Amino acid sequence: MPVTPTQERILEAAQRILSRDPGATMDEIAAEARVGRATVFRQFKNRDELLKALAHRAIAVTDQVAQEAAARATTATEALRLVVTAVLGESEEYRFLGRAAGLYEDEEIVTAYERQLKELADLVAAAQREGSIRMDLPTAWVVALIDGQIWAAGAAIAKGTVGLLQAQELLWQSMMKGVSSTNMEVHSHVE
Amino acid sequence: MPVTPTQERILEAAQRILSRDPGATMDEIAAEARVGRATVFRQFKNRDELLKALAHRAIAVTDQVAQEAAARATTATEALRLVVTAVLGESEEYRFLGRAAGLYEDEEIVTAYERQLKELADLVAAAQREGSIRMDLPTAWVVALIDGQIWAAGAAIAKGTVGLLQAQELLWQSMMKGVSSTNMEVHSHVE
DNA sequence: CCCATATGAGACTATTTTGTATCATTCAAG
DNA sequence: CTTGAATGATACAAAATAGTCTCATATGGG
Repeated sequence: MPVTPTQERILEAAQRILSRDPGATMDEIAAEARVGRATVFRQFKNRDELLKALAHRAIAVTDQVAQEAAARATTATEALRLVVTAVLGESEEYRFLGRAAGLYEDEEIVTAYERQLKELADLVAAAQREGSIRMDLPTAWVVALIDGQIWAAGAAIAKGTVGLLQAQELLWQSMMKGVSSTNMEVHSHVE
Repeated sequence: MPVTPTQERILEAAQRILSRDPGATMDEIAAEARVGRATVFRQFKNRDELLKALAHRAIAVTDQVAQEAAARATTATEALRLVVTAVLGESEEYRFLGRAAGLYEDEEIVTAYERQLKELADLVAAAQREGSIRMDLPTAWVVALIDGQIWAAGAAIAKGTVGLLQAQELLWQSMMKGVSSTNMEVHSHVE
């Protein structure tokens, strides 16, 4: 699916606006793209098509980023670290898609998203087998945790409390070793 | 602000529906509450008022839950743990408010929300001074991390991958000590 | 310069949703 | 039993938005 410059422009604008306000109108999207509203409808048949194009774009970008990162690693653990930090850079802008309605009717999008989740789960499981991640933690839990931390880091970056580079550093460290001081025992029981 | 049973019904229904679909219509909310649409408008002047009432409710519930949790703790660290696990139970249902537009015009809501964030930050900072959380981590980062992990845990619970009790257990463990195997990482000291 | 194509602007329609108003009904208190 | 208050249902007006269409304009290639 080749994407013309105009389409690219609209997609980028839509991503910017919708990540802030998932209910933004086509008019607002067109304005953000500095393009006539009619042009948006010329390039994308309707709102659903635009959202689907954004979803495909998010999947493709994530695939590429993850693939490039994984290619530079020799172990699953290292691959996981690279993928997580790489994805951090572009995850926040696509999160709104998770709650966009009509997308779950598109078979292709659904299967691609599930494949990505499975690839991440496989990577985590491999890291667990390598011994870097505790075997007694449910893989799904670790995946959820990664998701949450990427989201949190993205929000923190957006708010300006930390920079991107610092967040990438802190993210892996916090995820792997936690936030506790190393000389303290962690209790989980109530007194 | 006393809340009549009818208002309570509508608020609960709105919370259920809106947490799934932030763009749900007043009609859908009324149907979920098994109440006439006109009654919704009788109880809440308009959509914005309903959302603001939900926000006030979320703030009050969080305050109460956090206060009860904190009252049972003797140290800031323990208070933080109790608050985090307690809030986990009800955070997911109010998350949609974060992206609801017109709320940021209500001064009272904004200040209350900022106060809650500051209280959490104070708790984290106190835990850092107590020595349970690393001093070299930015407090704001730890706060963001907590937020992200609560979100992730809520999502995992909703998806059914873990139960609430297991999530509360895993959440604190993962946050404090991370997911890495203790015998693997280089400069990590075992308890 | 000429032409094909894409665009911007805006009119227009259809649909959805919000918010108001009306009226008959229910139901509980007196 | 009577009355008043709240409700459900529905009709209605007003606003917002999606999607279509037309036309004038611009622009880049031949």
